[in-house]
Amino acid sequence: MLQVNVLRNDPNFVKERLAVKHFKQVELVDEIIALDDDRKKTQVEFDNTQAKINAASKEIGKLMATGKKDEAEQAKLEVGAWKLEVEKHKEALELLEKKLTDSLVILPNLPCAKVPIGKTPEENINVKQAGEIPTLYEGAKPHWDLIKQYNLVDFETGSKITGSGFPLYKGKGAKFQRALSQYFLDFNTDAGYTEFIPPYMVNEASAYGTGQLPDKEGQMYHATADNFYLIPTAEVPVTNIYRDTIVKESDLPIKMTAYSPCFRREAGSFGSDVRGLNRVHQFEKVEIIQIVDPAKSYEVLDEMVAHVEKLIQSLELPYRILALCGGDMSFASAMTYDFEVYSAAQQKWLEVSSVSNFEAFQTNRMKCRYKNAEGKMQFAHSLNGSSLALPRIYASLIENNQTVDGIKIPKVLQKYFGAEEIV
RNA sequence: GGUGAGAUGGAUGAGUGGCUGAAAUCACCAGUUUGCUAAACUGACGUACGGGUUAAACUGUACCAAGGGUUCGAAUCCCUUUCUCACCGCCA
Repeated sequence: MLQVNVLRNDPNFVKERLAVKHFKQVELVDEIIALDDDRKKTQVEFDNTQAKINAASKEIGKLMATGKKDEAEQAKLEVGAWKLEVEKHKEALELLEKKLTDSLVILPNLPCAKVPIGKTPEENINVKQAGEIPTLYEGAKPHWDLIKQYNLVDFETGSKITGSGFPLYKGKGAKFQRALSQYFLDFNTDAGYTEFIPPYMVNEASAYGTGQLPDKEGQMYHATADNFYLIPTAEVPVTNIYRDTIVKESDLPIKMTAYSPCFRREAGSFGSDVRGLNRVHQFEKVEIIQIVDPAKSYEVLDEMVAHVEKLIQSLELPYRILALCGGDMSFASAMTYDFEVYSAAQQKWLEVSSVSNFEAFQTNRMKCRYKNAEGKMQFAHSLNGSSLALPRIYASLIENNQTVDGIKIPKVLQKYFGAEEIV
């Protein structure tokens, strides 16, 4: 959530930035400032009345103590009138505060200055492309056929157990999946990230903290009996470790990584890009998260991008890095780089990682603050990225490494998988 | 699921209606001093939203798990909820 002061300081700048994100209700900015003015005014009225009551109550205590009962009774009557007044102010104040946060919560994060202008994915900027796109043998198959051929994933039985989009990995297919997540976690912890195994369901406050609520209500699975949400990414539980906390400056940067299954309803997604492992409701992902000094968050964003790039390179996959344009960025992000790998048989770029700087958008919601050198309290910045999402890596690895005799396993994965190929 | 005990500032922990935004101790920070490490002493030391100021100073209100209630006045009394701990039950 944006801070009201950010809007106050330069409303036109805020509107201009919101337009980059193609946010329609720009007039909200002025409404919010007006609401905040009202709120301040009402608070002064409330505070002043309450102060009178507090002072009078103290006086009454003294009168009682010295036995001046009549005077005390007289004072009580006076206070009674003020109490009615203060009650009115309080109600008005609460109403204004609610309106204010309700509006504030609707505003997406402001894209930073480097964000490309654009509305659709086609307008994302290709920052870098590297790696060899392999030339496959005649008759090479897309991963959904390979999966059948080598008996790696059973979609039909997954559907029987739960529904479509819930894959059942088996045998070598399951082990390959495990090898990937193990390798990713080790790669991250070697780079100084602390590993966590978080809860896979979160409460409302946590979903709100990272911005899934209220924006993406319908995209999460909701266990209504307990009002828990299945996590769409480990970002949610892990970032919320620092909800309502004040961290020490010396603790920054905080670097965390976690493997988790991710659950997404993907309501409204359909079409050819949902085949096989391209888009599923339950998938595995290893996430990296950092909480950092605001002055350094863009430096850290670059560092995280470089980290993910190194990981993808180690898998020997062709990849490209995109700077997302304003219209394609997520609600909470100020700057996002997407990583896509090329899946050679289906001849498609698949998004496998998204690395974002949220600046103070999440930390403001979560009230994650730290004291800077001057002793001033301020919001830390939060960032996260996938390192990496498994299914599409899985798909591209088996497609790109297929031979007529079997699927070759990249070097770095062999010790985790325990073999050099899938036959 | 049952029973019981609890929840106070960074930590420990006192506080059962007004003198408590909160004792004390520890930690942290600043300073003094002994040759370093360390110790001793002195001082400062919660958060949020306001008012005020060039900036401070200063100042109002709220906050003792959360929400409600009683009262002129609540950390303190009452109700509800959540969480923690212990024991029992059930169970991977």
